[in-house]
Amino acid sequence: MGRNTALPARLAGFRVADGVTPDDAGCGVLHIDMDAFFAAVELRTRPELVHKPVIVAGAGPRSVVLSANYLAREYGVHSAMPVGAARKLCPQAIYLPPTRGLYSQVSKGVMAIFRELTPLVEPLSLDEAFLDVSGALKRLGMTPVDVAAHIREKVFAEHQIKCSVGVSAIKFVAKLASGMAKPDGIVVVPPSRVVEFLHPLPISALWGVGKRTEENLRRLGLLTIADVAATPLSQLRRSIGVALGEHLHALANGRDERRVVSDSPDKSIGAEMTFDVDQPSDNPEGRETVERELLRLSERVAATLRSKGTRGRTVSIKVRFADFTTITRARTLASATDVAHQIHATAIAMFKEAISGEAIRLIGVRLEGLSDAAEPEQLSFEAELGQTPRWRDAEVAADIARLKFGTAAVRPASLLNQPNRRT
DNA sequence: TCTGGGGTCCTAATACTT
DNA sequence: TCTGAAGTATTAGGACCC
Repeated sequence: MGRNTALPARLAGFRVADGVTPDDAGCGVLHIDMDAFFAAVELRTRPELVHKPVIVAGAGPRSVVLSANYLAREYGVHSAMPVGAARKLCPQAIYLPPTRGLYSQVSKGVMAIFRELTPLVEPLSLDEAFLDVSGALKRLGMTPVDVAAHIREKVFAEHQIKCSVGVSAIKFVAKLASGMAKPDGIVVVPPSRVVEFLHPLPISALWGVGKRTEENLRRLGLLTIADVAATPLSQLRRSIGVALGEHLHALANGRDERRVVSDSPDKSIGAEMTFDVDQPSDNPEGRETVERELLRLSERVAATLRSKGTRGRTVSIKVRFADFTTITRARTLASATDVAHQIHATAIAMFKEAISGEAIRLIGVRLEGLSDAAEPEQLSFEAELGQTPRWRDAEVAADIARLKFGTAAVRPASLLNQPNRRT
């Protein structure tokens, strides 16, 4: 569901088509991206909707589009667009609620196909991944384009999902190429033609250039990747910062040293939710609603930590107010935790210190500074008294009950009268 | 148009340690 | 004992990605 920059006519020669296979020598990096992934998964069980615009989106008044099939995109609908705006553009579309567990399940199956070909698979999200196939070509007896074609066939045969593939020597270019291959295609950019491919593209095609950076670069008179490549590094460093300046200058000149890395550990785990209606924090009911949500989020984060066998030492909360300004507060504990009770207590304390009566739109909880739960832990004062382990035992028992009887089976008393949101 | 939820990374200020 | 410098950790905010 990445940025979908259409393939300009001048680049038609990069596309794999009937009778045309661009030179793929030296192209060891593949970027594979499922086409309209969530919508495509939903359509597998609803073939009658295949020729209609289909949009996957939450049902809440503040939901955004998660995925739209290509028929819906013709009306200007795209992911992350508010549902209200999508309904104005395409009222006749079929709107489907997301089936989250199903997408991870299909994603696992697709990633397994990739791993049959090479161990160097780096998933970026549920629907896309980088593969380094350079070491596997000899063993497989295939060229990079053969591998791309094989993957597309197998993913479609086993999961009825179409995907697009970018083939190049470096990650950034493979990623751009897969965007241009969409829908349902392969684009190959050989090392000798990287500059020719990149330079006419707009600066927004660079990885790391969003709305703000685009504005900054435009102010310098830079409109294309060629412009960025020709700008002295010192000037870029000065105007957009050292790290970003160096990063963009390298990419614009076709340099991307980042390797494909499998199994990179999580750096943080969190959960957040936007209220359907802003919650006033200057009255007890509003504050109670927010604090109950903090408990629910703490439970979710702790359960995720435990299921992944990890713990976090820094608890952070995020509060977005009605005017969309956002603050974060963080507190580092004496030792890492995966206990909801402890996360919640820390989050509540920070929340009470941070707010002074504003209406609240969103609340979030996140754990950072993750470490393996199997690592020996320094005992905190509370743990030494035997309190945290007792809470942990209770929460682990609840995990087991939920696994057996469903997510609604076990909930904290303070959440009992609440509708069963994604706990 | 009115902006979700899951993340990563960078920068700058400040606090702490040596 | 005090002070300053340098290095490291923590905190907050923001931009960006899908």
